Amino acid sequence: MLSQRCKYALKAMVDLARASGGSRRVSDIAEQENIPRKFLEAIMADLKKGLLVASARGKLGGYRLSRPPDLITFGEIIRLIDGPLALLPCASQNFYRRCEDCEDETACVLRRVLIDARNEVAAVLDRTTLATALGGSSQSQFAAAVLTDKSPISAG
Amino acid sequence: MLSQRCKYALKAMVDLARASGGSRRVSDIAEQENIPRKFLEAIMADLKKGLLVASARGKLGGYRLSRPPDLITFGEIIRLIDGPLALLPCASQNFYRRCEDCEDETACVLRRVLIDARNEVAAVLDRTTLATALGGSSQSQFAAAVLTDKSPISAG
DNA sequence: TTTAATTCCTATCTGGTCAATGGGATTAGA
DNA sequence: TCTAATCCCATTGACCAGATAGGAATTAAA
Repeated sequence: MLSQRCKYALKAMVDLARASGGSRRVSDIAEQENIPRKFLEAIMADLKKGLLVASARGKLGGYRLSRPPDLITFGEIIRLIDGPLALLPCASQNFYRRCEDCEDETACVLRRVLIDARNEVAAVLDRTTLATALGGSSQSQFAAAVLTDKSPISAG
Repeated sequence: MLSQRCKYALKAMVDLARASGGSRRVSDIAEQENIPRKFLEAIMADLKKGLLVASARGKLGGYRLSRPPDLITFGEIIRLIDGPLALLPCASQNFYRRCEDCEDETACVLRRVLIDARNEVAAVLDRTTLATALGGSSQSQFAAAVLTDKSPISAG
């Protein structure tokens, strides 16, 4: 299950995507999406550190996506906030960690199953961008190129 | 991510499946799978309450699967110990719960994506039984019938 | 009948993490 | 200078996961 933090992050990112490049204040997002303002502040900071959003300070400040919505996937956001998609670290691509209790990982039956599972989730979440989720069938040419290609972005 | 508890449960169930119907002592499973014995005791109690295993007390006691290995899926075990497969309760079939902060669930973009994701994981985990995981292509006739059918067992 | 080995039951501890809040420093536009 | 925003730091409270302890109940073999 995702943490509350991560759910809020996803909602905020979708909210920003709807603003189509424009800037939004934390308090506006918080109100619209029913998220505690102070909590959302902290979450936006994480998203910024992860380079998924950019910010402007002072009056008229706010947050905006740092990339077009068709270049930001759900998988990316979830990994930034909550970490691995896989059900066990030993089945993860991006957050791999060996199981202490497992003698021979390559022979582990459980691991094989969980790798299958993680590949299926990753396929969905790395394919789905903020843009596609919003129903926009408008995929930028750049995005199309990237996602068809075997670039590291599509790797789970 | 799965809890440690759930990982241990899965390993124990695979261990029991290898015993092909035979009984195993907690201490033996614990040693073989590198699981703290007392902790495993508690986990086996959960599995028993969930009717996935049966037990015999006293000397020569132990645990065994309560059904043939090709009638026990990974999804079933995970749901019993950790709960929902879905990333959010509102995207779950078996543990559905509404999001407090969501005004109109049917219009929620996020939910739609997460339902897709959960369906993919569920497909893998509800299809994979202890038997298939162990590489046994031997599926009992009963199992084949059940899994082909639209019985509640295959429902996510 | 004793003994040994097992499951079973209840209670407890400890550390860590999540969710959220508070208070103020910094920045920038009007 | 005033206002309104992001930013930074610290902390709180609640909760739960992981694990352990000690012993009661049960059963079969010796």
